[in-house]
Amino acid sequence: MSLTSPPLPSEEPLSRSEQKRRQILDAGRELFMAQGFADTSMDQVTARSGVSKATVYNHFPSKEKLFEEAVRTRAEEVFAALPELDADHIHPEEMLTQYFHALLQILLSEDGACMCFLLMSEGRRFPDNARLIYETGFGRGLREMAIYLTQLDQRGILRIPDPHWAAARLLGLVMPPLPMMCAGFQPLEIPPAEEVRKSVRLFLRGMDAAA
Amino acid sequence: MSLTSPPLPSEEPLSRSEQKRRQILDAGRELFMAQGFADTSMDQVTARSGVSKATVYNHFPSKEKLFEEAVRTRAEEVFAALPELDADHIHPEEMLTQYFHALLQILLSEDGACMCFLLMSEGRRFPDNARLIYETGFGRGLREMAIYLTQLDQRGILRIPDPHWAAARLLGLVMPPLPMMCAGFQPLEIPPAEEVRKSVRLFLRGMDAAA
DNA sequence: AAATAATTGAACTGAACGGTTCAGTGTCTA
DNA sequence: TAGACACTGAACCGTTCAGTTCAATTATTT
Repeated sequence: MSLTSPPLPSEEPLSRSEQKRRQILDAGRELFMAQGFADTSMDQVTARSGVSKATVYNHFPSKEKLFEEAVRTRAEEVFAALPELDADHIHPEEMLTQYFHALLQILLSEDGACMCFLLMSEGRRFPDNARLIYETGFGRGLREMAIYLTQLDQRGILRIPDPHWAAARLLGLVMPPLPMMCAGFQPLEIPPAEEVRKSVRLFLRGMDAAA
Repeated sequence: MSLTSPPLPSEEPLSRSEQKRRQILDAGRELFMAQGFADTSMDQVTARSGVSKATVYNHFPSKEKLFEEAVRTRAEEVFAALPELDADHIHPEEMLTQYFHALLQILLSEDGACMCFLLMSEGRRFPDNARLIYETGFGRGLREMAIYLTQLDQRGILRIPDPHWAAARLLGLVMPPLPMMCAGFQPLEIPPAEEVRKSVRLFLRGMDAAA
């Protein structure tokens, strides 16, 4: 089996064909993220990728398929930078502050905002894709947060009867208003960690007083 | 000045021309709300309005102008049903529960969800329009809520040092996750008032414990 | 070196769309 | 009844766009 080892990264500098494919994917990513699906033409992708149109269609059967692959892979990259939630060695206030501060940095970064925008605006045209973006971002965040809150409850650190409900509340509480982001406001600035901490403390106090 | 009294509502059954205009506007509303801007063609609007294409363009100079007027008027109608915030005669927990329950009913109704979706998806193409939708909905809600919280603070009912911050937090806390709505999930069901009350109490306790 | 596969550029297809034009028709008013 | 005006319907224009075709060229494999 002395194959040419096709999809291994950090191997020899990529086959020619694979190189072209990457160029197309990159061009598509940039354009789709910046302009959305409808306002991006395949001629633009062609021009930007530095590749002929025929080659584009050699690698991707349709505009939709290119969009799906381009955006999917990017979503994973964007949301990869979330810290681990550790219920054992870090104080909840500190842990949650760090976590959500990191989340806000992602969501309010240029790419993160574009990702949100894409999720919102193309959700009807690409329901599968939108679900996928949602799952790799918000969905995963919500799940991990619920697990974390469950652990806090089990360890007796906090009394949280319904972790999934609490996770959803907490996420909404800390997030900047998404409608604002989409309503073409000036790019929202990332709040300082102390601002995030205020929200986290509001949540912790609210949960604590309920016990 | 014995004019024919053109724009007075609930007057004689509308001039012929005005009638056509309404038909076009209604057709545009339904189609734009259901499909968004890009996926709605003027031929569709023409067909649905039961009017000739030339007449459409007699009343509206362009697709964009039609979209703007159709959506703007609808936004006002949709968000008109929010209750007044009364800091003097109703207990805050009760008042906020009622308010947000009404808000959720609006946002999760078919038209409300479409409105949100439109705000999100066309924000880049129609920044002015998106701002307007935002203002008549979330913006107004946030402002009124901040005023209400300020009153609570002034009357010594609650200690709220930063009402605008608190209003934004509260809104996010109570709202269902907007990304979920846009990610093509099954239509989210309206939570019962008691569910909303739980969120409100979480907020009130969190603010109260901070005093 | 020969054979095979991938790429190119450029022209092309067919369909959809926004918007216009116009001759003819119905409708309201003076 | 006559004229002003809005409406009709259908053809039409120019453009954009996704996707195709193909002969010529370049790279890769054997």
